[in-house]
Amino acid sequence: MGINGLLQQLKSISRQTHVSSYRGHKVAIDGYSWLHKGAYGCSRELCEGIWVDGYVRYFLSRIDMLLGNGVIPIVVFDGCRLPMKADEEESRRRNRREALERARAHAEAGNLTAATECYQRAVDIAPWMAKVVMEALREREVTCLVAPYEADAQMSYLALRNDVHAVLTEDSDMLAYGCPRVLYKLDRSGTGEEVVLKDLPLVRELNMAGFDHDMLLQMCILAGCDFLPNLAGVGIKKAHAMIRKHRDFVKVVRFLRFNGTSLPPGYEVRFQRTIWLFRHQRVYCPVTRALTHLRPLPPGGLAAADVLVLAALPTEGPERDALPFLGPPMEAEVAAGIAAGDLDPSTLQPFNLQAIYRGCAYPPRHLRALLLPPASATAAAAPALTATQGRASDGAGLSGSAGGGGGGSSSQSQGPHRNHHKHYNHHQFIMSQQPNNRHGRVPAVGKPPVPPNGRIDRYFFAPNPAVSQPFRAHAPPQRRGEAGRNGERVPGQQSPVGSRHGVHSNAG
DNA sequence: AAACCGTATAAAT
DNA sequence: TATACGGTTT
Ligand SMILES: [Mn+2]
Repeated sequence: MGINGLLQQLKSISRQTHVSSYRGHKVAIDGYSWLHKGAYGCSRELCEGIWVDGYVRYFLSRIDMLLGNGVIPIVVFDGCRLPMKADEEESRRRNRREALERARAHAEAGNLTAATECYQRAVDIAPWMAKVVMEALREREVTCLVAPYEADAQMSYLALRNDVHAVLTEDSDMLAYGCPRVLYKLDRSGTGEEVVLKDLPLVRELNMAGFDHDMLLQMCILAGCDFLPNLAGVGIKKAHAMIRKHRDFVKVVRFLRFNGTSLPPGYEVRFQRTIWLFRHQRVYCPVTRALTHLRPLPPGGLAAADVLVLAALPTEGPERDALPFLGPPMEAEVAAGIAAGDLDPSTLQPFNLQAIYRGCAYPPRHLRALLLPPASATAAAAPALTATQGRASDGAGLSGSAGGGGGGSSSQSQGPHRNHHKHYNHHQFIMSQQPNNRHGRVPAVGKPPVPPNGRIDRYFFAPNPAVSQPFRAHAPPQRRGEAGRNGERVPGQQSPVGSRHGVHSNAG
């Protein structure tokens, strides 16, 4: 959803930009936005639990385009669900469920076009799909990182730290997070629309003169965002006008009440927490290999400064220090395991590679040994495998141990529930691992659908020109020569993120 | 008029 | 996620 109507107001400061202008720079990529696009072409298979690699190929083609232009991609995926986003997630989940039922009904009736449309609405982009892409990217030595919570916040963190020069996404939330440079609407040729936060005062559609970031942020929240829906009748224009006039949301709320507007209960508390979420959400620090905040908390904690609504701050109990609305704290080892792609963020358990790659004829080379069912892997072997759970990520920082292939292989037995991910308990104040028997991929339900064209499938890393064809670098004429020829120049200080052998290098 | 709201639709091959 | 469009409200 992003910020309602924000991007339309930024047309005057968004510039057509080709990725080649980022040559030699690290750029953070919103992984889920490409996963979504890539999933449309194979939504039926994904919904029905059939192995496909179409979305992986799509992703790799985009990556190749960047590499061909000398860009150093850092792919960032979403991690655990945020408590404040639970409502939104729940309604999306319901919508997908209903769409899936309609899709199957249409398929049953032989209306394939209608079925496809519903399948497309029903696709759920699950963590295991990110895992598959990450393993494919590992082969190309492209750095990946899974955020503890929102990729938006994680990418903003990298940008604010100067670990990346720009962020590539479709989500207007980035500006609210304070991300200095964002490239939107990237097309296949590598052209997108760049928005630079510093240019904000130059916006023609709105008078942003005298707006500091706090005002911008409150304007965005007022207009409606993922964590707090807008008030009826308030869009971006009114939000802007009200913040311009009253400067902060407490005064806006006071004005609205005075005007006879009734606000939903708890609105101010939610608003305050949303502000903090955009400013201080928990993110992963690749240097310390632990959780930290997008921006450091004020010395003395949130209570020491910036409190517009006192009731938003828990004053006692475990919540007081945990501040779970920023994303519940988690142990460094867990955060590191998630970041490296070893732990499934929806279960906090290692991915079950066997389940994920079931049906894949040509898995990535570096996984083949792991995936080959050891001839001795009888029932007696199962307990031994689960023993690997504890050490999901080794001491070598972000380099994946890929050690978690364990877990039972009885994926047939889990009944016909789809999308019933029992995510961690949102009422927990601290994230901790709870043993369970979840699997990466949900088995197909009901009768197995017939593969299209009577073909089993194509698999990635099968010999196929579409995969191995190198992308030909392309730069529009006017950008030629702008970027220096030192393609290998990397700005900013040295940092583990983005070092070519950082996150995903095979430790050997 | 301007702004907002709901609905429809694209995205990928 | 985004946009486009038609209709309604202020
Ligand atoms: Mn977002």
